[in-house]
Amino acid sequence: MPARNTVQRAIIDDALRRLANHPTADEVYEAVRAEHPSIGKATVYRTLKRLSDEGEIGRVRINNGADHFDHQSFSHYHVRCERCGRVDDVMIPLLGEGVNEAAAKASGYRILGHVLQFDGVCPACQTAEKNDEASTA
Amino acid sequence: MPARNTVQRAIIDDALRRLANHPTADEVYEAVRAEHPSIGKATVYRTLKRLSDEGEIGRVRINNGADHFDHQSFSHYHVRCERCGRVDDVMIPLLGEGVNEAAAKASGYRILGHVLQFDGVCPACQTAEKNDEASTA
DNA sequence: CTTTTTGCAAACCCTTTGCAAGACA
DNA sequence: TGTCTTGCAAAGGGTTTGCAAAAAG
Repeated sequence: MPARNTVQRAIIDDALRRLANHPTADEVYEAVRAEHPSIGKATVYRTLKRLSDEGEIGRVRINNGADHFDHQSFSHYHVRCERCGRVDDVMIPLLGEGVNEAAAKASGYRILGHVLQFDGVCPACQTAEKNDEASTA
Repeated sequence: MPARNTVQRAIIDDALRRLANHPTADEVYEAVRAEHPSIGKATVYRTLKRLSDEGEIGRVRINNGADHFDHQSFSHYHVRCERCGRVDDVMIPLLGEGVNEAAAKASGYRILGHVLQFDGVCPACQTAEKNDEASTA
């Protein structure tokens, strides 16, 4: 079952790589649709799912709200802005197997992996907050 | 706007504390409904939301699937079983402010917190897997 | 008496799925 | 040809919301 090289797959993969930062499936869909109006939303969702299942791209699952996709497939952490919802990379060293082993010992589970995700306020929204305060005060 | 002490609130809070391990809102609803059939599902969802917003209880947001609630409100980590979906505590030392500061430096965000969550296979499902293998082989 | 909370149903968001038609290998 | 993929629309899971009635303070 090797994946077929369909036109749509190439377009979607391409759009993801062209889009700046961790778009949602819907954002990819909108971008794709701008140039290829006939592509369906389900195709975008399915293709992004396949690409991430194959390890071609990354999927950042967001607590509340839509998943974001990452054209970089290697393992790294992410932050999400509480104000605007944008997602960015956090390039800090990975925690490594040590935490997984500690978690296994503490829980009795066989640990397969972990997710570390940060919540915060992005630079742009920090600026916006300052302006809000200034105009409110 | 202090929360009002409604009968329902007490019942729901109580049900959560009585239920063994990190139930979902729906599981709380089913438990509550068994004894108080007139309580609506929306009330359970709203009340759990209020309780967790107030810090009375914890909310474990699960990537894919329903959130789980935790009668313990202090900060700690969780594992989720990939096979059966159950959620358990992982009592290992918290990562502390160090990672948050590193993430802030690496991303430019003001970091408000992080979520560390493990994926694995719970003890019961490990046993089940062994039985599967034995009967398949 | 004022304001929050309830119960119900409908709405909501994001994602997946059934199906027939079309594209790939 | 045989099978995977597409496009559409509809369904799905989980949670929230609008509303009038009931309850709390």
